[in-house]
Parts: sequence; structure tokens; C-alpha cells
Amino acid sequence: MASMDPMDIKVVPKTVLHLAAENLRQAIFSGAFQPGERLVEADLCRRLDISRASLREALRMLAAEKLITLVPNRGPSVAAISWAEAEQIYDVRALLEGEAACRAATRLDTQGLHAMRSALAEFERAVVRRDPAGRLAATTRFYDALLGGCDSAVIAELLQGLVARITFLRARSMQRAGRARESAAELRRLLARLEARDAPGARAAAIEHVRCACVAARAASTGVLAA
Amino acid sequence: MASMDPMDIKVVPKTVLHLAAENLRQAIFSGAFQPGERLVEADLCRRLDISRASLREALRMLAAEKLITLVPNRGPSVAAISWAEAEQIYDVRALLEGEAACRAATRLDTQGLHAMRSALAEFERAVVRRDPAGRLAATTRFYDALLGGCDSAVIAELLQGLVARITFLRARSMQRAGRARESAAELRRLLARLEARDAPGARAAAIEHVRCACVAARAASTGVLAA
DNA sequence: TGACAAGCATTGTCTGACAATCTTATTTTC
DNA sequence: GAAAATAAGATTGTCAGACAATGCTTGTCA
Repeated sequence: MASMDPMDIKVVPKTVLHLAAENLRQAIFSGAFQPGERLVEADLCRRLDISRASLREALRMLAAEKLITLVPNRGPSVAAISWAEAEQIYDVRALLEGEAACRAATRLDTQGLHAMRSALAEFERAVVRRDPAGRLAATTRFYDALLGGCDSAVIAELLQGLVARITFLRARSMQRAGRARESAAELRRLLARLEARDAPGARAAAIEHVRCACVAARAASTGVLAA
Repeated sequence: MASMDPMDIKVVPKTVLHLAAENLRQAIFSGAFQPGERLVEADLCRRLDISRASLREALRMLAAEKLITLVPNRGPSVAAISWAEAEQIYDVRALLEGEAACRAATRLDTQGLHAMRSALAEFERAVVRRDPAGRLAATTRFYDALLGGCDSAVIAELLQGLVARITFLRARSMQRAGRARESAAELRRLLARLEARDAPGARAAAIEHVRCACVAARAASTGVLAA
């Protein structure tokens, strides 16, 4: 959840709890835990070197983000997503991302458009370079610019929440041959519509991109998800 | 957040922390705290008669729901919503509720439709009776049925989150003369489209309802919100 | 008036404890 | 031998109390 406004100075003090949450988040994104795997508080406390009180607060945060599941008296476990759920997420993401693109088409300023262009260029370089980390960073910048331009913190917030929940699906689908290149092409079309100030076109392009991502994710993860 | 599936047996064990969260939620909804009012942990602990550890976990939950704001080293305060933010919420709500209605139009079964009819009838009775609590209960039932019928837990979850954040606006706008009656009429139109299995019409009706609610809220709260 | 320091209030975090609940292994029963 | 009952162990829910770090208020000094 990088800041999407470069002018954004408000740096939230890093409490151990936020640090811990960040670490766990990374661990989950990077697949260090299996989906559905049970987490043991005492264990995590040792590994993160924090007290149980702090840990439990961090866990509540992750639970709110749906990255983990927190069942009373049974403790936390890494969220396991079903394909049905993933599909619902892609659907809503298409809806919201389409809306975001539509709004951004008329609101993005020169600076915002430039940020998107440069992020996309970076993405394409990363594709050529076969650099997953670089792709992820570029994508993040691209979307931060888009969401910044859509001028709705609510949309941005919901989208970031949804995307976080399917991060590992994205990573997986990107590994498929050609998908990264296709993705770049879709994003380029979207950017073209934005530059043309074509709101309906931008919406359509954004929706199309999500649709394609959904199909790719399905193909890449058949049988990998919980029923 | 009432269960929307009558068959739903899974009753989550009530830990003190959940109880406390529920109490605080109610207190905020009912306006027992002023928006922006600072909350003091030690205070709340005494009032709720729980330990600080449990309280802080409960606070994390409410913060995730955006009912309170949690700034490190400054503690919790009741969320103060700006009109700009409220408007964004109404916008997204329209989008999602429209989608939900659209989906529900083709998916709602007889039982679901019946539930909506009966909830609406109850709502209308509550309107005549000038019974705010009754209206709220009926509205909840109406929406639970709608969301159940839209067959997307993700949409339902996001909508409930958004609606919670503008609860006090809804309450306020409903107090305006005639608004409750108008609202009933809008819901009736929506239900008619659903019964006719008219997906686009249902979407339009749902969006129209939210639009009207937004206008009413704006009228009812001019000058009442933070800039 | 405005910068600055002291003092108080409040939060961040830890430790240690114990009862309630869940899980697993063991024993009993048919 | 398989199912049911039981006991043992592991894990979570919750609390109390402590202390340092930070934020806020107020009074002082220029």
C-alpha cells in the first residue's frame, strides 16, 4: 500500500505492531506460509520477537484485510481463497477499476499521466528483463497514479484491499508465458484511452484488462485453490 | 451485520472483545459519542469493564471498519466523516448496489423475493407508525435479502462496510419529513423490477434510490459535517 | 506574544499468569 | 478392530500490573 501521492508527508510512526503486520504481510504475499496453514501465536511471537499483546493487534489488522482468518478459540490461519471467491473479487475489481479509469480520464493531470507513462515503460522493461520484482513495483506505481487520478479515496481503498487478497494469484498468473506481455499491451491501451480523455473507452479498457487477468489467473491456478 | 442466510448456523463464540466491539459500535451508531471525539483507553476499559489488551483489539476492529480513527501515540477517536468522503461513499455504494440489484434480478428465488416483499411491507408499516427502530430493522432485512440474492459475498461485504460508515447520515436524513415515504416508494420500484426479472431496470432503480438517499443526506446535514 | 521547559496524561509494549477451549493420544467398550 | 470415552497437552482468551516513550497543557521567561 504505497502512498499514491508523492506530496504525502504524513509518515505514520512505526510501532512494533505495524512493523510486525508489515512483516507478516510480506511473508504471506511471498508465500512463506501455505494458504490455510495455521499460525501459532507463541510461534510468531518468537519469530517476530514481540509480545503476544502486540502480535494479536497485528493479527487483527491482517484479519481485517482478509489476509488471515481469525476464529475464536482456534487462532489465526492464513486465508485460503476459493476460486468462486477469487472470481467475485475479479468481478468487483473490474467494476471499481472501470469506474476509477472512467473518473481518471477526466481528472488526471499532466503529471499523473506522465507518472503512468513512466511506470508503464518501466513495466515493459521489467517484462523484457524477466524481473518479477520490477514488474510488481512498476504495476504498483501505475495503479497508484491511476487511483490518485480517480480522486476517490474510497475507490482506491477498496481496490487496494481487493487486490491484496489476490496477490498470490497475480504472481502465479504472471508466470505464464506471454501473460506479462499481454498485460503490458492491455495497460498500454488503457493509458491511450486516458491520454485521449476518453472516459467510456478508459472504463472499457480497464474492465477488459481485469477480465484478461481473471482468465489468466484461472488458467494458471486450476486445481491449486480450495474448492 | 445480521446474518443474511437463515440457515446460517455458524455462531461465532462471543469473546469479550467481540462483545466490547459490538457495544462500542452501537454507542457510535447511536451517537453517544461525538464525531471526532477522542476516546481514552483507560476510560473505555472502566466503562466496558475489560482489560486494556482486549479493548485495544476491539479498537483495531472498529478502526478496520473505519468507525474510529487510530493514530499511533494519539489514540483512538470517533471517525469524523467529511461531506466529500460521504459523497464518495454514496457514489461507490450506488455502483455496488446497482450491481447487486442487477445480479439479484436473475438469481433471487421465490423465497428471497418473498423476504424482500415482507421486509418492505414491514418498512412501510414502520413509516406509518413513525418507528425509526422498526424502519431500520426492516431496511436491514430488505438489504440482507437483496445481498443474499446477489450471490456475491464480496459485494455484500463491501456494501455493509460502506453503509456502516454512513449510518448516522442515514438516520439523520430519514428524519426529514417525507423522506421515509419517498424511500419506501423507491424501494418498491426496485422490488418491482426484481420481480419482473428486469436486471437493467433493477440496477437503475437501485442506483436511483442511492442517489436520492445521497441528496436527502446532503440536505439534512448541510453544515453538520467536517469540511 | 511567542519560544521553551516542566509536569501530567495517555499510549506503546512487555511480562507473567491462569482459566477456557481445542487437539491429540490413550484407554475403554462393544 | 472400530467406535466412543477419557485424559493429557497445547493453544487461545483474558487479565493485572508495570514502565518507557510520546503527546499535551500550562506556566515561565524573554
